[in-house]
Amino acid sequence: MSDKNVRVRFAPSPTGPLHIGGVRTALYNYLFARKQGGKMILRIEDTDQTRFVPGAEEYIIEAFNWCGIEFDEGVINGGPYGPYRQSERKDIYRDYAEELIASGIAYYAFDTPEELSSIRQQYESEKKTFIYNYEERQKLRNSLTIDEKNVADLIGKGTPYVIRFKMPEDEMVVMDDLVRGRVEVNTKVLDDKILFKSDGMPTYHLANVMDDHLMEISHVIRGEEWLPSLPLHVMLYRAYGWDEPQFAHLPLLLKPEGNGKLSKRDGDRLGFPVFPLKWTDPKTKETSRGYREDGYFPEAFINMLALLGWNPGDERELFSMDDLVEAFSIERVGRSGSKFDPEKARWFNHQYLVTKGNEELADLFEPILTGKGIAAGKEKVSIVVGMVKERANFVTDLWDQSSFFFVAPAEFDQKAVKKRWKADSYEQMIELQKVLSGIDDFSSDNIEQTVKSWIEKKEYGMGMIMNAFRLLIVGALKGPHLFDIVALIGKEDTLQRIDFGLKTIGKKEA
RNA sequence: GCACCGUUCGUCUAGCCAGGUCAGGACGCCAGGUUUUCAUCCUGGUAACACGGGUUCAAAUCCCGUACGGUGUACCA
Repeated sequence: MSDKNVRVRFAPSPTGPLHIGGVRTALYNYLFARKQGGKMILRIEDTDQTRFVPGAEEYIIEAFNWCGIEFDEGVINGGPYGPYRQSERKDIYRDYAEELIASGIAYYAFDTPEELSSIRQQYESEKKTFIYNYEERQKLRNSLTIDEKNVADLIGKGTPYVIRFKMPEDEMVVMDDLVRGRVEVNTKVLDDKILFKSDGMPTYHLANVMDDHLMEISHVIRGEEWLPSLPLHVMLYRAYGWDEPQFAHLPLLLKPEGNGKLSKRDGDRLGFPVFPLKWTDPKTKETSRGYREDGYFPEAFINMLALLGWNPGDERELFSMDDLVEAFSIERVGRSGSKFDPEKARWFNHQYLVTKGNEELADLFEPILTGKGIAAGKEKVSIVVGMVKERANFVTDLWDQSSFFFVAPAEFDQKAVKKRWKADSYEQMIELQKVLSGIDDFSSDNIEQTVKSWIEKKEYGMGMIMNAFRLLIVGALKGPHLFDIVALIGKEDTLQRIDFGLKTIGKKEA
C-alpha cells in the first residue's frame, strides 16, 4: 500500500547547530521514507545570506552521520534534482516569481524596510497591528498603486523592490494535514508575504514550495511552526497549478519544566544537551554540549527521540532503527507538544549500555583508562566491564564503578568505616589475611569456599566479615561479588590492600 | 491584539476517529523481596481524563463555550 514515488526531504538552514527537534523531524522523515520505500533528500536552505554560519552545514551532516540517518539525495551525495543548496539555485527562482506577477497573483513593492517599520511603529502606538494586506496595499508603494510605466522606470533605475503575494481578500483555504486533519483559514487574516527579496534571493516560502515541487517531494513533514504559513504555501501550489504534496506538521519539543519551546538555555540550566553534537560558535567561541560528547549512544539517542511524539500503539519502548522503520506510521504521531525528559533519556542509554557486548564496551572504556594512566589488558577490562555495567548509564560511569579493579583504594569511605568497621574487625582481618595467604588456587569459587568455611568455623558473622573485607579491598561498600574482585586483582594485591587498610583505618576502640 | 494548533498520572504516552473494562504501560518516586555491599532484578504502591454546559440509558471519547498553553504574525527560516 505504499505510494509509488514517496520522496521526502529535510531542509535545514545553516544558521547554527541542529537542534534535537530538528533531528527528530529529520528522523520522522527518514522513517517514513524507509517504511514507504521512498527517497530521503537533504536540501540546504541558505537563502538568508546574513544568517549564514560557517561550519553549520558540516555540523548537520556530521550529526546525521552519527545518528545513522542516511540521505539518498542531497548536498552529501548529489542526485538528479540538484543542486541541493538553494544559494546555488538562485537563478531559477526569479523567473517563477515574475511568472506570478504576469498572472496577477503577485506584485512588485517598493516600500523600504525603514518605511515599513516606521508604519508598524506608528500603528503600534495607536494600539493597532499593521499587516501588509488587501487594505493596506492600496496605500503603499507598489505596482498596484503605481502605473505600469512608472513601475518600469523605477525598476529600470535600479530601485530596490520585493515581490509580494497578492493575498485574496476573502477566501476560505481548505487544507489537509496528515497529523491534524482538515484545517481551514480565511485569507482575510493573512498578509501579502514577500516571495522574493530585494537582494535577489527568494524567501523561504517561494524557495521551499518551488524546490519541493521541482524535486518532486511527495510529503512535506516539518515542524508545527510552519502550520501558520501553510495556507500561503498551498495557495502557491495552486497558483502555479502544481500538485500539492501531502503535509504533516509535527508537534514541537517543549522544555522540561515550565512552558515554551526547548532551547539551548534550558539544556545549560538543567544540565542536558540540546544538540546532537558539541558545537562551538565560530564568532563567540561559546560552546554547547552534545549528546555524543555526553556519552550517549546514537541508538539510544534516536530511540529516545523517536518516542517523543510518536508511539507504536503497543507497549514496546526499545527500538533499533530498523525496528522503528518497521513500526513507524505518520498517523501515530501525536498532536501535542512533548516535554523533553532528561531522566528518561538516561534510562534509554542505560538500556543500550547493558545490552552491549563486553568487548565493545571495553574498547570504549579503554581511552578513559588510558587517560588515567592505566594500561590493563583488553581481556581484564572486558571482564570488569561485564561485572559493573549494570551500574552505569554511560561509558564514563564505568570508571566510578570499577576503579578499584585497577588501583587500590587510597582512602576509605568514612561513613562506611563508621558503620561497618567494628572493634573486632582489625583482628579478624588479620586472621582473614592469613587465611587468604594460605590459598593456592586463587579462584573466586575457591576463595569463597575457603573464606566461608573459616567464617563458619570461627562463628563470625557473615556480614561482619564481608563488609569489613569489602571496605579494605574496594574502599567503600559497593561493587560486584567480592570474591570475583579479589580473584581478579590477585592474591598479592589483595594481601597488600589489607595491609594498607589495616594501617590506615587502624583499630577501633571498643 | 489577531489567526491557527493543542490540553489524559510530575514526565513520555495508550485509550478518542467507529461512546459502555477498577482509565493501561513506561520513566521517576515510595515500600517490600533478592544480595556480604552498591547496582541490577522481582513484587507491590503512588499519581491523570483542564473547567463548564449540552447530546445520550451511558462521555476521557461526540457538540458548544471558557480557561490555559504553544506557534505564527520579519526583505528569518
